[in-house]
Amino acid sequence: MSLRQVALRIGVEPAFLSKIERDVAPPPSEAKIVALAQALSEDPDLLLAMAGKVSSDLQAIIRRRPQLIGELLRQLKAQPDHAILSIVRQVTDGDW
Amino acid sequence: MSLRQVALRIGVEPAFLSKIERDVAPPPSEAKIVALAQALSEDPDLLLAMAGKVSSDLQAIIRRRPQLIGELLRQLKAQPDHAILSIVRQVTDGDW
DNA sequence: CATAGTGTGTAGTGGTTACTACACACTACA
DNA sequence: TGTAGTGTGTAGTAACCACTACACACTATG
Repeated sequence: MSLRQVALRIGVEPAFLSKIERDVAPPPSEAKIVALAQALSEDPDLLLAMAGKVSSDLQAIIRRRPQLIGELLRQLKAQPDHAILSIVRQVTDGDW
Repeated sequence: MSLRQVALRIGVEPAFLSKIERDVAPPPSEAKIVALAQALSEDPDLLLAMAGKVSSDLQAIIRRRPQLIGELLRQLKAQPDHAILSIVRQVTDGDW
């Protein structure tokens, strides 16, 4: 897929997308990044992270219980991936 | 403590702080909010949440492992407080 | 009654965000 | 050799962000 085709698909000017690709321009808005992720079949959270952003729905989740989730995240910072994965599984399975 | 005293302490104009208090002006920057929290002995994460923001250090934690933590947070969204608390304790205690 | 301190209204500003618009040079193909 | 399609450089811009500056009206206190 050409740059122009992708640009058309996500609704931006080709020149703009070109600059973003080459890191000449700062990353676009969250909406454009999500559209881009969809066009390229990439993970939106990953692309957003690359752009130095965090999905607004995740931010909303945090804002609902800031202290609680804040504490959790600061603890998870030091934990390895597999530890977090095991928590995810634990919650998925409803093991309480 | 008067509005002026707080304003002086956190380094803004009194008029500006007055507007923020009355929701006439949008909330200030993260830095000012954190300073405000310190001046008032409040939780920064809580004040930031009230301002519709999320602490930049929490955002950084997410950006490091966006898919993993993203999945976790989206699952925790539906969980009650005590469930999250028990995870926090679990991690604190290192029960693996 | 002066004056020190209170909160508030209006106006303005420099910097950033998130783009558009258009022209240009290059390549491939018919 | 034309013309269709490629990426890219320059310029501009409307809207927003995070404030400052200053004047004003009100209240309490000595």
